[in-house]
Amino acid sequence: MTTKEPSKRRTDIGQRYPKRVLKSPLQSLGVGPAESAQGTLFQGFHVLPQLPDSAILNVLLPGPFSGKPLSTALPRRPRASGRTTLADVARAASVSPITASRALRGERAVAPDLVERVRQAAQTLGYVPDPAARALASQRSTLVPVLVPLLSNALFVDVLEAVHRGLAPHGYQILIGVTHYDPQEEEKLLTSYLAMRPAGLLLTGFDRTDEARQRLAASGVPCVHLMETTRAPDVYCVGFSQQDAGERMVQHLLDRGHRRIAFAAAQLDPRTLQRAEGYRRCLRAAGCYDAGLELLSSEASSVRLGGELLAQLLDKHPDIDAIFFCNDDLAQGALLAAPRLGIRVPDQVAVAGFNDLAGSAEMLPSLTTVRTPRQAIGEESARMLLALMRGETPARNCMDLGFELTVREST
Amino acid sequence: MTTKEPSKRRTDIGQRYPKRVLKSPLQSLGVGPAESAQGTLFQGFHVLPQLPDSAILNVLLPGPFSGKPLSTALPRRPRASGRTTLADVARAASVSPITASRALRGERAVAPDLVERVRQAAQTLGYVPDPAARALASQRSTLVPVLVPLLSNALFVDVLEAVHRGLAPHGYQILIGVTHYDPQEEEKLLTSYLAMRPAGLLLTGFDRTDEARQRLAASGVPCVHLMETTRAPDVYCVGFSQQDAGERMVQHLLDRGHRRIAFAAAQLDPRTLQRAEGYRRCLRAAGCYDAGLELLSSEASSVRLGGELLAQLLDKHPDIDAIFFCNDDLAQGALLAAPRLGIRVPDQVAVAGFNDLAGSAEMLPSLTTVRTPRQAIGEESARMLLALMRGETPARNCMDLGFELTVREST
DNA sequence: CTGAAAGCGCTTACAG
DNA sequence: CTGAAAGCGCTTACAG
Repeated sequence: MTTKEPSKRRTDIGQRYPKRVLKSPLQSLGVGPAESAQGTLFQGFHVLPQLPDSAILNVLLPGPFSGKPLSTALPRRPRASGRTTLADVARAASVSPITASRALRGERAVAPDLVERVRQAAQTLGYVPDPAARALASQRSTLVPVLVPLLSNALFVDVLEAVHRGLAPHGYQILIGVTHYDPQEEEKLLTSYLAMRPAGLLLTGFDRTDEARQRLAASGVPCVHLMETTRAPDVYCVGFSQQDAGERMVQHLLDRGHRRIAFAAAQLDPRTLQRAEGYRRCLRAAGCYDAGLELLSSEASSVRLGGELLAQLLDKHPDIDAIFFCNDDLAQGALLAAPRLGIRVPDQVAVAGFNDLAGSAEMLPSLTTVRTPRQAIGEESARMLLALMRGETPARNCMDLGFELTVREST
Repeated sequence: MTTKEPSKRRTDIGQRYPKRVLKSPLQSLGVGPAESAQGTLFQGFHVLPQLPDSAILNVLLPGPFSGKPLSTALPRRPRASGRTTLADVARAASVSPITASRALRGERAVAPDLVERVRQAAQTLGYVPDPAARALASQRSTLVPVLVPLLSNALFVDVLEAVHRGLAPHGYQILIGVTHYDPQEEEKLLTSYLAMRPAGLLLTGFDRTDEARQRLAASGVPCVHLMETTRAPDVYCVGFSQQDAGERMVQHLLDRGHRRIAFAAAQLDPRTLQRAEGYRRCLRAAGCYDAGLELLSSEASSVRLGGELLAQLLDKHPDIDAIFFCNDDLAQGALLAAPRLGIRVPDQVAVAGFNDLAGSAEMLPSLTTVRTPRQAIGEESARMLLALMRGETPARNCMDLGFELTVREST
C-alpha cells in the first residue's frame, strides 16, 4: 500500500487507512510545495494507487496521531480525493498545469525539454488522468459504446474482439451494451451512453425506435452500423447483404438438385428475416416456393431447438429434401438429432446453416454454411469510426464485405 | 432534432446545426430566466438529445441569422455544451440546484411537493444527469467493471448476464473487461478502470500480478472475486471448489469401473489446473494415477482441439478407458471425432466434460459433465458487492455454491 | 428542510 | 511556446 499526504488539504483522519504518514512523492522528487518542504503536519493521507514503490519513502510517526490542523488559513474544509493530479505533475515538472496537460496529450507545440520533464514526472508519480474530469472539461470522453443483441452468439463476440483491437491502440475504450434484441432496451442503453459523451458509437443493424434514432442524430456522435448494408447515403455501415447471403445458400441447394427446401429460423431478428427474404426470392425465381415449408420460431436460437425444428418439419412435410437453418447452432442441433430420428443427412435431407460458428466444421457430417465476415466487420467499422471521430469523411459510407459459401458434407 | 438556446451563454454561431432558433423549453414551461423572457437575442444553439418533443416550440427566424451579442456583460466567452443541466431543472422547478440534486437522488429530507416539482421538471426537460460531473464531484461513479478471461466461453457470458441483472436495478452499470487470461492485460485494465472511480469491482479468480493486487487494495474499491473459493478471511469471493469438482468427476469414472483415466486440458488457466489437481488427488487415492495420462495443451480450448486430443491420447495409450476433458467444448469435439476415428463411446472409452455448456445434452451420446453454478455466481456476487458498496459487511466473505455432477450417456 | 460557496480535476479560449 | 482565468455539471460541507 502506498500513500501520500494531501498537499494544501485537510482530510479526515485516516480511519480507513493505517496510521502512518508517508513522505510526499513530490518531496522525494525534491519538488514538493513550500508547505511540504517546511514540514507541515499532515492530518491524514490517502492511498495513491498509481504510485510506484520507487517514489515512496516511509516515515513512521512516533505515536498515535493527534490530528489538529496547523494551518487555519483555509476558508472551509475542502474535499480531498488523495489522487495524483495534473497539478501534482505540473508542480513536479515546474510547469503550469496547462502546459503539463498539453505535453501529456501531445497537443500543440510544447518545448521538447518540457515535454520530457512532464512525461518523466507523470511516470514517476504514476499519474493517471481522471477520465471524468477530462470528459467534463472537454465535453468528450474516450468511450465507444458498442451495442450488440447478445453475447451468447459467438458472432458478436468476434465482432467485439475485432473492434476492441481496432480502437484500443488509439486510446478508445469500448463499452459493451447488450440489447437482447429489444429496441426499448437499446433506447435505454443509448440514453445512458449518450449522457457519457461518447467519442463514437457502434450499433448493430438499423432496427431501432424513432426516439433512439432522433437522440442519436441530435447527439451528433459519430456512429457506424454493423452487420447490414443500406443504400441511404447519410448512414455509415459495415456489413454484408443478409438477403443475398440467404439467396446464395438456397441457390446452392437448388444447384444440388433439391426442390423441397425448407427454411427453419429462430429469434426472428431483422437479419434473420432478411435471410428469409433471400430464401423466398430465390425459390420464387425457381418456381418452387412453398410458404408451408417455412418454420419460424420466435424462441431463442439454440442447439436443442434445432433438433426440434428438424423433427417438426419432417413430421409435417416428409417430402422435404433440404433445410436451410438461419443459424449454425440450429443446424448443428439438427445434425445431432438426425441419427436419433433416423434421418440420413445429406442423402435423405440436406442440412445447411449460417455463420460458420465453432464446431460446424467438426460435425458429422460437417456442416455446409455461409461464412460471414465478422472479424472484418469489426476491423473495418473501427477504421471507419476512427475516421469519423477524427472529423474526416470516409471514402464510402457503406462497406459491403460480402460472405463466403462454405460447402461441406451436409449438403 | 431538438434544440434550445443556451441561457446566459454565448456560443458559436451554429455551423454544425441548422440556422433556426427555437424557443427555450424553459420558456415553454413558463419558467425561463429573465433574459430569455425579455427576448434576448440568441447567438446560437445546441442540440438537446434528451428533450422530449412535447417541450419544444419551433420558432423560425425570418432570414439568415446575423449573430451579434446583445449582452456584452459576460467577461469572457464561455463554453456551452447545450445539454440540459441540473440548473435548468432547478430553474424550471424554482428551487436551488442543490435541492434539485437532492430531490432527484432521493437524498436527505426534501419537502415532498418540491420533490414532485423537481421530478416533473426533470421529466419534462428530459434531464439526464452527467455521469462525468457526478463522478468528479462525488469521487464515485456508478460503474462496476467486471473482468473476465474471455467472452468466447459461454460460461462467462452467463456470469456477466446474471451480474448485470443483479446490479442494473440498483443503478449500477457494468463494464466488461476481457483479460484474455493475461495478468499483464488485467493489470492494465485495472489501472484504467480504477481511474474511473468505480463503485465496485468483480474479478475472475485470484491469479494476478502483485502490482494489480496492490493497486486494488490501495484503491479501497469493494471487490468480489468470481469462480473460485479461498480460506483467506479478508477476501470476498463467490464460486465453488474447482478441485473438488474435478475430483468428483474422476470419482464417478472410478465408480463406473474405469481405471485408465486420462485428463485432457487446454488453456491451462488456474481453474483448469485446479481441476487437474482434483483429478490427481482422486486417482492417487485410488492408486491408479499415471502422470503419462495427462495431456495438457496451452492452446485455446475448442471443439476442434478436443478431437485432436482424443486422437493423440488413444494413439499413445490405447488402453485408456476414460477421458476427463477440462471443458465441454473439448469433450464435444471428442464425441464428434470418435466415429471418424472408429472409437466407440462409452463402451471403448468413456468421455466426460466440464461446465455443461450448450449442446452437451444434445450430443450423441449425450455428454456426462459437471454443471457449474455460473448463474448463481453472477447473482450472489452481485448481491455481495451490493452489500459492500453500501458499506455493509456480508455475513460470509466467501460463498461456496457447489456444483452438480450430471451423468448422461457418454460415461 | 433549504441554499450559497467551494471544489472535484481537467481543458478551452484567450492573451501574451 | 506558455500561462492565468474560467468553466464543464455536478456534490460536499457548512450554515442557517
